[in-house]
Amino acid sequence: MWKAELFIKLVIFSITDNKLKVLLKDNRLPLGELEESPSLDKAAKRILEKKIDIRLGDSFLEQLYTVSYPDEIDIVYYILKHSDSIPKEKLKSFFSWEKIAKNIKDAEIVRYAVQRLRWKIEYTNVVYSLLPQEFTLSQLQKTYEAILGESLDKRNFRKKILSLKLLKSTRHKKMIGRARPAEMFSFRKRELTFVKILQPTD
Amino acid sequence: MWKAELFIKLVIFSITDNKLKVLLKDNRLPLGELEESPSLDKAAKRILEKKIDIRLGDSFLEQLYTVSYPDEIDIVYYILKHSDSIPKEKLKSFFSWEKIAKNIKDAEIVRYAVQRLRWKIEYTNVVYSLLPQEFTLSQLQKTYEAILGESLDKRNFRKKILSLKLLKSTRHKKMIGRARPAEMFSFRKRELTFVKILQPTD
DNA sequence: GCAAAAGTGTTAATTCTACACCCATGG
DNA sequence: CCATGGGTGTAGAATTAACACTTTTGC
Repeated sequence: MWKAELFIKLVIFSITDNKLKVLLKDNRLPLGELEESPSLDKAAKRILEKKIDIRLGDSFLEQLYTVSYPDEIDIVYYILKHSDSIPKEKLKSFFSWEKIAKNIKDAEIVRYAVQRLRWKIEYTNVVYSLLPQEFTLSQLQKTYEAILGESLDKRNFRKKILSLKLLKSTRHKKMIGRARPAEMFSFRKRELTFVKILQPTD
Repeated sequence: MWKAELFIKLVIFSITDNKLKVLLKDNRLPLGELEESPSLDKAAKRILEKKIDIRLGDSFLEQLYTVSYPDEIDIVYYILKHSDSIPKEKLKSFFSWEKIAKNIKDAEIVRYAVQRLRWKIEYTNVVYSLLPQEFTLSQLQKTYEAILGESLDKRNFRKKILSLKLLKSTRHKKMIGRARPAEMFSFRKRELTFVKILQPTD
């Protein structure tokens, strides 16, 4: 029986400057050896924390798929990480996904990860993991825009997102410069929640 | 570095008696050793054909995800197979997924595969691989119903499916018993095609 | 002529889209 | 008082959902 070398490969997403970015090391997605481990999820977490030195915290982590090379098999995970929870120094290694998706070897993986992420934000609350505990609707909208790569109508976005009942107001206000203060919201649950297609009529 | 034994595990779907069924061997999903191989997709095809003795043909095959056990790693694929292309003898090993999803060890995998399939039929033409070349709209509807596990309105279903422009009439008629003959259709493409959200206005 | 499955339209409800102005604040 | 970003409503279009009767055929 053939035994390949097994690695966990990570697509670590974060948003800075309103751009969806991915962590690269030497122009490749970071990689870690798979050691004997109770589960692949735990192995991915371990590599993120031990090897890349980023805490998982309440970030979202999910398996993407597995890809084979001549003598190597990579189980790919993607991770969503709020940029405030990443050390400044590390943030320099994050690159706008659109640029890298043309150049690097792992381009196909990155493109697929973005596709998966785009689907996922449509029917879950998964963006919570790219945002701080509290945020304004504008921040949330910019997050969606960065992921989808298109701009959204402010009024329609607010109507839609509020109708999903995933958010609750924190009654706090955020001042940005000298503008009107914005109401702040938080996710009711900071864990993966699927959007109800049929709203419970309350 | 730890090297696990690598297997390909298959969730082979087919529809008989208007039920979505899955192939089991000894109450488990069939398994094959991963040999050195140009790609995982090819390895899955090889195992399907050599080990389980079912031709892939133009059936749909896609990687689902990878799951680890203490000394074994299984890369799971799912396959959609039209029952006419399966030998009668083999069909006896197919079991209604709803029943097995409670009993067998691989239940979680089967449930996830069904979920993936349900999503996939909503926005692609992937059901082509569960149907013969030509079929009636009723057959198509029953296929959807078997997968979704709910019944659909005949008129709405026909309107919707025809508006997607995935089908073309073959101008043939199918007689079933002594009822009115039904018009037969085929898929324009028997390969994965995503549904256009924005219809080209023609 | 009747059993069996095919085929067909309309209406109301809902959701989606496009679109522009006033508000609260700090400087 | 003005620059900045926050906040809000409506009308038309498109989509979805609910619903029942007529047609064609073989026997």
